[in-house]
Amino acid sequence: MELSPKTVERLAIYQRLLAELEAADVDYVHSQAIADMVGNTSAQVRRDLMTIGYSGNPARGYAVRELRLKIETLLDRRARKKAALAGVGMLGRAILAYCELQKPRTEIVAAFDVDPSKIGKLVSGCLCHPLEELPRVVTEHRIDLGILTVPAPEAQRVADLMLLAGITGILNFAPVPLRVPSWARVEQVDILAKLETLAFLTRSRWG
Amino acid sequence: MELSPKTVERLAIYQRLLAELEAADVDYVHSQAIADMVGNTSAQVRRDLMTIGYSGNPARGYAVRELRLKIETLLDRRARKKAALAGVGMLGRAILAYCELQKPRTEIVAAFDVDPSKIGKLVSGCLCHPLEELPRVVTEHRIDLGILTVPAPEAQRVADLMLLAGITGILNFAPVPLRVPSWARVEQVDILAKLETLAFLTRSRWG
DNA sequence: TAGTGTGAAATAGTTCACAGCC
DNA sequence: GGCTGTGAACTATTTCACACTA
Repeated sequence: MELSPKTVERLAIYQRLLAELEAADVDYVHSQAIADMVGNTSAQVRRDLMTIGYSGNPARGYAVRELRLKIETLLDRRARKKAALAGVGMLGRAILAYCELQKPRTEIVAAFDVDPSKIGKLVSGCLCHPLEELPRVVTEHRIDLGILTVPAPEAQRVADLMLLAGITGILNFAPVPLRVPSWARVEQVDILAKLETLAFLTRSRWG
Repeated sequence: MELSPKTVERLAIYQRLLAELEAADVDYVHSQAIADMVGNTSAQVRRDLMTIGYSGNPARGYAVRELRLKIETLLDRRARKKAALAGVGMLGRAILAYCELQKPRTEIVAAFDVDPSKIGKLVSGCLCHPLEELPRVVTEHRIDLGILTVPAPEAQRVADLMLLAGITGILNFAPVPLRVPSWARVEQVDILAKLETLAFLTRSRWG
């Protein structure tokens, strides 16, 4: 069974929600309820659950615990990987703090920076290494993912370093597109472009 | 002419690129060159430029300065809006710092937080107000956009406050979907979901 | 009888392919 | 001859609609 990127993203969201419901001792839930809480249509939810091969029953809906486990197992098998973060600036630190708090399935095991004053420090439980050590650390920990929060002009260079070290997926926060070989995958998070797009598409109330 | 969200996002990216080319005294550029630098196909670039009604010429390509101005004017007319940021935590500060540095078309004019120790402080040139003042400040500055970097449990409440105050577009970094009326628009930036999706879709090199 | 499973329609977005121009 | 403009084909994703079942 092949899942589309969008479907995977939604599954991750469903799973968070289901964990909450489970904690609240809810046993069964209808697609409509999931849709409401998650903010999309019930048809979409039903289709997503269908594609992962999970069936509900018309009377009660979906079994919360069972479904949560099903999604968890599915994601765990492929998404439980290690990540390295390069660029311990404001944004990098924010992400490290956030991940320490939320403990996502994908764990950040090492941080890298060029600034000597940051090296050797613990940032949100994550040791900061000099950038030159990236290849060694990546190999040692068998790291698959890179989070790029370096300044734009450095992004391509650091990305190349990551790819050479064995990283195959990059989450890029720098506002520059990366050129990568076809076996690698880049997910772009361009906050300013998002903001400008939102601004463009939003109708003002102030005339 | 109606532009799709994706097209708008790409236009913002083209514009950044064109500004760089202009600074480097490049007069003309081919769609292929833009595509290479931006990381998509030349056909797509041509189509995007076509939809905004700009024509190149087969011999030289597109006039850099003229095209940059065209896109800038287009985005400026609808995207030059003011934004307010709620939640001056790590992520909030990172975004404020980033925007101060990059000076996007959309300016962040006020920050809000509940923590008394932050109130009254300047954070990257932006004054931090108590959350209760949001309605007043939003009206006063005629703010259209809200950036939500508060903890997940607060997100909906703060979003409601923003919408009530007159904000019509929200960039939401909290990992919860927001329920908003149909005249409002939410852009979700879920960093952890992105990371997990990337992890899922990436093939490991380490067996 | 409300809610599921799912083929089919609709919509959104991307790429192809080729005529026409410089 | 290489590059643009663009209809048409294609792919991806969402929504509709309805038979079916507990």
